[in-house]
Amino acid sequence: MNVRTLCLGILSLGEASGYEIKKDVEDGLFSHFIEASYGSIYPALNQLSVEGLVTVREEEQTGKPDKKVYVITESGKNALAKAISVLPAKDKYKSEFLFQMLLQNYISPDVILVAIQKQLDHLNEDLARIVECSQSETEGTGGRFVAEYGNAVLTAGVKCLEYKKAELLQQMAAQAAE
Amino acid sequence: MNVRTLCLGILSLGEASGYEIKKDVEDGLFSHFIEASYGSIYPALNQLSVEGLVTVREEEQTGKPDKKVYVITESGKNALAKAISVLPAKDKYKSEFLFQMLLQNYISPDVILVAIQKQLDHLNEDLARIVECSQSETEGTGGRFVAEYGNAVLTAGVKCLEYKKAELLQQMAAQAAE
DNA sequence: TGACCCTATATCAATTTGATATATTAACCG
DNA sequence: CGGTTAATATATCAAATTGATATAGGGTCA
Repeated sequence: MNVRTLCLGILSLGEASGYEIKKDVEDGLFSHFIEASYGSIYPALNQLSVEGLVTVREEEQTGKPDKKVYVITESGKNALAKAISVLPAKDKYKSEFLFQMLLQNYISPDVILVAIQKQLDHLNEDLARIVECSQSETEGTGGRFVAEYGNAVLTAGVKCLEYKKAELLQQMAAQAAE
Repeated sequence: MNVRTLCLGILSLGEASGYEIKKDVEDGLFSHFIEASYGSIYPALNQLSVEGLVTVREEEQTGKPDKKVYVITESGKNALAKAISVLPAKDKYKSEFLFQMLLQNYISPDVILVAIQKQLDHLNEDLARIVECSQSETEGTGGRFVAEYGNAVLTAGVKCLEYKKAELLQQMAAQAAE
């Protein structure tokens, strides 16, 4: 799936500017399972516009720069429906954190501890964002689905890491006592 | 973190060819949190070789094409230790599956069910691979860490999806009974 | 007034993907 | 025996994407 389909999907939930789409994938409901940068979003919107799958409207704002608001068209909705009716590609998960943990004999316990804590912070931030987004309750069944899935997975990660962190702290204390 | 550091990390666990590195990130201990393609691995190995961080040795094989075996050097180990002692970037997770589920009002229940089943299959395959890799028990503490973390997260995903699947089957049965 | 941050769009070099090409050997089938 | 398919192995490349940077208007706070 490319960024064009991603943009269509987000626009199917309501009109938005490129900047707002970026915000959605950064802080919104999408944030924990979607990644996209300005460098892919803006060209995608231009292309969609040329293809007639979205329309653009320039909007003046008071106190903020002008923005271009994109709206999905009927033909865009059809393209979206077609694109998401195929079996999705396998999830992609990249974790530098786990890479570090696998090679933890190359780094000091202090660094490991800081990395674990940072990972915990990330997971908890994502959890908080999911709770917040599901309270504002915009997307019905689909929104509930991804919120519950994300919650389950992130909570399991937190629980595992809390345990690992406690284990490491014990080991460090034992080492220091020697 | 780039593919060069990834290759150094894998080579720190033992010598390997480009093909074997690709296998590691596809089927091995690394598979559930690392992604890399031939198009990035081979150039990375060449560059590492030029920089003196690895050495190459061509090896003839019986019954198989020749291969180039890469070995990490001392200077390579130093570069690796330095590269993984920085705070790792946030995990990246991309899920077309969740994107589909979020927009499930655009697709039929049949398609949703197939997608959920496929996702379950993927998760169970990853789980089986982790169990298999941790039985062969090569990587000590680091290996145990990533195996347990992966196990926790994937198991939570399976549990959630099994529930969601049962829920959907019930709804479909109720709909059919009308 | 200056420093800094938020909104907003755009661009681009560098990286990475995903697909394809090439070659060797084994294995299976009719 | 010839043909197909699959695994091993390296390499390449167009297309997509990232991550950083540029540009610009406006707000805030000291």
